[in-house]
Parts: sequence; C-alpha cells; structure tokens
Amino acid sequence: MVRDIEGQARRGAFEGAAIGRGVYVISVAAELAGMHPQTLRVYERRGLLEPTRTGGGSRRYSEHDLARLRRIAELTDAGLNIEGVRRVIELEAELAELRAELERERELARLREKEIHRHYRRDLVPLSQAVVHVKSSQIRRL
DNA sequence: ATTCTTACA
DNA sequence: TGTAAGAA
Repeated sequence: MVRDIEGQARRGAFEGAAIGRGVYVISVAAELAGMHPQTLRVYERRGLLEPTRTGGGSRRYSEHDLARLRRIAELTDAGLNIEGVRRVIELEAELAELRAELERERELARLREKEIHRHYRRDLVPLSQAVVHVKSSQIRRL
C-alpha cells in the first residue's frame, strides 16, 4: 500500500507521539523490526501480537506493537519458542499490573496511617495539664 | 501491496 | 521456526 518507508516512519513518529495508534503497514513494521512480513503474521496467529485492522482488513502496527516485536526478538534470541515468548509476555504484563496495584494500596495505607495519627494527637492531653482524681484504694493496687 | 493457505528447510 | 510461492 505504502512503499515509502521513511514517510511511513515519519508519520508514525509524529502520530505515535500523541497516541500509540496503529500506523505502520506490515511491510514497514517488518522492516523496522528487522523481520519478514510473514513472520509478523505468524506471531499474530500464535497470539503474540494483535495489530489493529483497517476497514479493508489490512494490519496496522502501532509503536507499542513495534516495542512488543523488539521484546519478542529478545526472547526468541534467548532461546524461547513462540509459546514461551507468549507466556513470558503475559506474565510480565500481569506483574506490571500487580505492581501498580501494590503501589495504589501502599498509598492508601499511608493515608490511613496519617489519619490515625491525627486522631491520636486530638485525643491525647499532656500529663502536666491533666487533672487526675484517684481513690487511695486504687493507688495501692498499682 | 496485502491477505491467507500451503509447502519446505 | 522462519521463509517462499501461489492465488485472490
């Protein structure tokens, strides 16, 4: 569809700066990833990737897709097969989500602790100012 | 030029 | 697993 790779890359860099929209046609995405178009199709069929589709049905790869392709390249070079790559990426996404959740919970805990200390200060009265009435029978018990 | 299917190293 | 050829 578009043979001008530089033109495509420029558009991708520009539009991608705003949002990670699908902009690259498969031939350009493959070129940028150092792979063959067929390889990208195989990855998609195996569930490693899911580029958006145009109304006509052709694939459009986003900057995020390219980043994923680079990650796939790292893992395959490390010796993982496609299924291994798929599971690693899946777990990495899950880990990132859990870490984000942990941070949110930590922030909530920090706010709750802060609130508790506020109550403490409001209820406490310095001993030097306290007026205490104690029966002599209670003092002996101490 | 892209899609999918089929075949090969 | 990745690549190539075929046809639409």
